[in-house]
Amino acid sequence: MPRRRRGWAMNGHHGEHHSQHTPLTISLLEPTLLLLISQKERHGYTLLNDLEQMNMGTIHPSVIYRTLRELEELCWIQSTWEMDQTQGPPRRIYSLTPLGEEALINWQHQLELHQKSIDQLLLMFKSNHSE
Amino acid sequence: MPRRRRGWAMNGHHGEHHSQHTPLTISLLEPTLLLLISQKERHGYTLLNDLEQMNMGTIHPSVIYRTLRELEELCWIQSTWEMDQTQGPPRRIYSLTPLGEEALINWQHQLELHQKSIDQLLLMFKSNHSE
DNA sequence: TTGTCTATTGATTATTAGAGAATAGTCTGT
DNA sequence: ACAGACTATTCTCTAATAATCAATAGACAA
Repeated sequence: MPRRRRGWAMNGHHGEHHSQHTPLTISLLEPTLLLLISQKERHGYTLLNDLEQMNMGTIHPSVIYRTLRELEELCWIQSTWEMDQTQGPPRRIYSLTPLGEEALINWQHQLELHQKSIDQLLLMFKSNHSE
Repeated sequence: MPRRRRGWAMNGHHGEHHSQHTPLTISLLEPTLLLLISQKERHGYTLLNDLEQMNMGTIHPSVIYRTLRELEELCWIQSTWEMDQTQGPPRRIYSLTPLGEEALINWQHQLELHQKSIDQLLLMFKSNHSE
């Protein structure tokens, strides 16, 4: 999982088949976490897998845990320790707060706008090709 | 133009009508610049306006100029000084290199993938609402 | 008790974004 | 010729974020 820097869009054109992630993916991390948590309470460790099973490659655990803590500082999610014997140490269970639900709605709007921007860009690409 | 920090998606829900930009917008800056330059040679100062006239709010000039220099370091674009009497100091005219054209094609693929991710997220939003 | 898997945290570094000021050429009006 | 406005680019500094790596720790099996 190397650090991506400016120009990353040019790497990975010799058979990078195993899941990668890009700055674009990272930009969707926050809303994706909120969305997953809004569906049902989750803890960080399962979110690692959940994210991988969606499109978004392998994101470093510390990035995910940090983001979760930051979302909690914003009071968008809240956590409790689950001591139920699972198969490991106690885990922090996150759930969405009312404020988080609001935030999620704003995210939806932002993503719709972003989607339009990308559509527009991709159209420009096509008209470029047809010249 | 304040610095956006974690949680920015929650700001601006009391009538922010004048063009803003978000980290999402910034993530499209690089490919947009390449695309605009691929259409025709341009210099930084016009790109400021071009970007504004597309969807992407007001981005601080220093961000755009820096990005252009970095793209030039990558040899994706190249520049010459245009001394033609315009109405100001000489300006740096950027054009796309062959490497830049390759990069642009990779960007197109990345954006298509990104678009799918967002579509998927927005679908999840909708099925959340209908529950 | 050693090792493996589950689970989270913290320290440190690298990279990027943004504010703001500095520099400079051109043009218009006085 | 000088001031002020507009065009055009660069540079420095700070704030914020991403990534790596190491540390901690419980549960369980050999």
